[in-house]
Amino acid sequence: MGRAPCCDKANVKKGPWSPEEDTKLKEYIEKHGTGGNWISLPQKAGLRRCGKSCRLRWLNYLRPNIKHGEFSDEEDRIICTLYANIGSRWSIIAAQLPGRTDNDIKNYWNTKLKKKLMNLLPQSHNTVLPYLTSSSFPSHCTSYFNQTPTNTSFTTSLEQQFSVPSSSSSISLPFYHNQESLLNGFSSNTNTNISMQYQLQNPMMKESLVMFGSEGSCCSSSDGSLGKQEEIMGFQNFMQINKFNLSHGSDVVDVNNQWEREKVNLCFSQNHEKQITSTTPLDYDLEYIKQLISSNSGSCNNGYLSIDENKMEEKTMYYY
DNA sequence: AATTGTATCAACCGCGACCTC
DNA sequence: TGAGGTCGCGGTTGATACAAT
Repeated sequence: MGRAPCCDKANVKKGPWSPEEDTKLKEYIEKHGTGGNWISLPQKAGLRRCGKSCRLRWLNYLRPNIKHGEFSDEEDRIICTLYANIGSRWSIIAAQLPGRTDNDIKNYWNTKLKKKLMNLLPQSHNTVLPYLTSSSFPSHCTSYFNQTPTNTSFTTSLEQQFSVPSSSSSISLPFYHNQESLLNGFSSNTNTNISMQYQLQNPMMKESLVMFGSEGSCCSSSDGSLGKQEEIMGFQNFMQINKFNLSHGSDVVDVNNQWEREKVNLCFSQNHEKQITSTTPLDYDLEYIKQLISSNSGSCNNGYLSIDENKMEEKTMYYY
């Protein structure tokens, strides 16, 4: 037995919204709010639409303060940072970008940003494990993600980082999965450098060394495309290799593999008081992101409302 | 000018989680 | 406690625009 439909499909209009429908929905919500019930809203508003469709239209297009158009370099940076940490939790990422919707960010990532980054990866990174050696990565690659934001554009900066080939350099890859260093507060000072050899012996890391992206995939899924998890892990590995960092004031917190991080139950109690007073999205520490995840997967009136005042305002607008 | 390929993004769908009774 | 209703999320699809041939 299948799931009961959320609405009478036969009596519901689908496809693009007309300006008249937009006006009806906008006027109704501005006047009455959603009443906490999207399912009954279309009927009350005189719309032949599914409640979910109304909700989506409102959240992604009609609500106030929605930002459309080009993403800034800073937004790119935030998206990349958070994607490396938490994967495709678009709603959480959107919570860090006032005016942007999860749908917007998801589309932007899938259609542009991912490709942008793919093109900037060193060719040697776009290979499967046996071809990935420490000498594949120019040493200057490691410095990019340690940069603080400058006037240089995000991608231009990446291009500069990757544009000069270096055949002889080698890098020592910090192994952030080291539990001791994690439990000691996860500061950059406690990173333990563990050889690439170690990583290759670690099944988890072997997985993560699968290239990030689609070309040259090792056919992890039946259709030859790269699996989602592998893509995220590959990206995390890419970010890790390049020491992509979250800054937290003067502290620098290294990005770590989320899945591993969750296993070791990090403790960041000393940073808790910093959370709400942060002024820039990248000021959140990893524990904070964890909290976002847990609160986000919890109640609908979730924790991320407290993150960003703009978002809170928006949420308040939804429900009045 | 017509056709084909590619990129973009709004919208849909299904699922898991939560809430209420 | 569990069944039904609803919400919100993330993946995917499809229409349209634009570019290339």
